[in-house]
Amino acid sequence: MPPSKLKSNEAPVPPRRQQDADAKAGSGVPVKARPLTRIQREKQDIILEAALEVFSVHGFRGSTIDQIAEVAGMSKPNLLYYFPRKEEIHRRLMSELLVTWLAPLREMDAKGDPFPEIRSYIRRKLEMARDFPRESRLFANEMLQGAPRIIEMIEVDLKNLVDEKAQVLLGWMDEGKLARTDPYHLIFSIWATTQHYADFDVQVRAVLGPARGGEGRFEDAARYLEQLFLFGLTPRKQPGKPA
Amino acid sequence: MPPSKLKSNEAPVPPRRQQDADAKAGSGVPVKARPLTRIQREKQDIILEAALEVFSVHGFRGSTIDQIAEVAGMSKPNLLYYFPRKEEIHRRLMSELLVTWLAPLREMDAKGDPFPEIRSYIRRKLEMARDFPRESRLFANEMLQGAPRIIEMIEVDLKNLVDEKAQVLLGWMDEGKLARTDPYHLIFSIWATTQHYADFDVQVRAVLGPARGGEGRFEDAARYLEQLFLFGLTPRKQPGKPA
DNA sequence: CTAACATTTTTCCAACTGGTCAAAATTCTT
DNA sequence: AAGAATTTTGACCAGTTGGAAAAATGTTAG
Repeated sequence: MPPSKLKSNEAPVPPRRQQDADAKAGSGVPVKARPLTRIQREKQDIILEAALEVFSVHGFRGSTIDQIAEVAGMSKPNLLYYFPRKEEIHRRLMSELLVTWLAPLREMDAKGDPFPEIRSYIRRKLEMARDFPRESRLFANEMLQGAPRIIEMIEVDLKNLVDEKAQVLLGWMDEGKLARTDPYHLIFSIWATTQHYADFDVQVRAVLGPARGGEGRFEDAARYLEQLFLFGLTPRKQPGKPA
Repeated sequence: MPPSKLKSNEAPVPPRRQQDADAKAGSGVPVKARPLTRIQREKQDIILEAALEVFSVHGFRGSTIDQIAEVAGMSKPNLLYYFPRKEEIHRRLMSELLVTWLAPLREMDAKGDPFPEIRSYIRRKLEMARDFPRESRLFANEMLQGAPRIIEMIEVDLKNLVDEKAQVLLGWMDEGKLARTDPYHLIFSIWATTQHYADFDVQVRAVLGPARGGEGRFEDAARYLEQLFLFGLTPRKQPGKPA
């Protein structure tokens, strides 16, 4: 008996459509894409917010429409009126996420100096971990599962951006302004260290305890990471300690 | 309508027991804990292996007994004969995991010198990410969910170990052998950077592409992390480049 | 060999799941 | 205010899921 790979039973081909929701092909009708009512916009936002709450904790398979509907404060059929299927909600969430998620890296400017640029990149990522932990976990959840629903975005958009920024880093290294090292792993290490504070929040809090695990932990983290990325752990002369 | 916190519907109080599996209280019977047959040991191992495969990808809620049974090559009722409920399998997996998971940190020796010790700690963690990625993801999955099933272990065993090792690091700092910095965040950064290669493996591969995303990526990571933790990103004189 | 025990299979079930549908209620437009 | 369009509800369904019970089939010590 061969181990047999996990079957990916998730999407048995959607059979019908609910009503409109997106363009219908085949007819000469000029695709009357109605502009979304106020209620539609509001409710969709409420649903996406609720879905973020649920998906970010339990992942796609582990979350149910009922759970999302309950958090959103509406009935399941009502929710399904706005998003005809579960996948749709998740897809929307993920594509919106990726844009905001990569924004900090986009801002890293080749024309700036490496240390201010890297330093503020780290700060921005850390702020995102602090202010949008659910988004971070949603992303992490998807990664853990092998990114089945966003793999192309990763392979195209994200890869291109990283390639571009790796070139920027290499440029700085050529100018002697930055230690010569692997730019890709450099970026990975910034992602890892900052997102850790969102994704492993429970662990961080548990280890730091109530005294140091409060909001101050992000400031401590920022200070520590700044030092790590600047000088590493090698001890240096204390500038303000002549004695 | 209050947002209403996610209900934790996971364990409606187990009603009955299957047959033995653990001690029965109340009777004067001397708790005949049978010593586990050969088949029992073998099958349990097969099940745990299969469960690791499944849980590490989909998390607890997202995984089904059927999936695990299929991977394990047995029927669901048969599987339930060995582990009377899903939670049991997960619990076993987690408690075994935590021991091996913390082993590398345990080995960090106060009597050694900081750089060799930290360096080999990083190496060991990186090897674990390479050789036991499923375990890493299982752990990450549990963390993302708020560690509901292992929070006490985190708050006690893990915290104690980290506290102890933080003292070791502080000692080294006092001796001037290690840059003075936050020992807790130092440990976090090692966890984050190393586990990243297991938990975000898809992303790492996608970004590095087929050329650099092969097995060599772990060696590249090791080299990069070594430099990062030793010297950071500040450029230094090239030792072997006098020109 | 066979009774006692261990293992496996078959059948079954109630709750949960993603999703449909028609009717009722509400909101918007004129 | 009325008609049209939108939104919400309630009833329902087929497939899945965790698990129980019991019968059928091995295995093994005496």
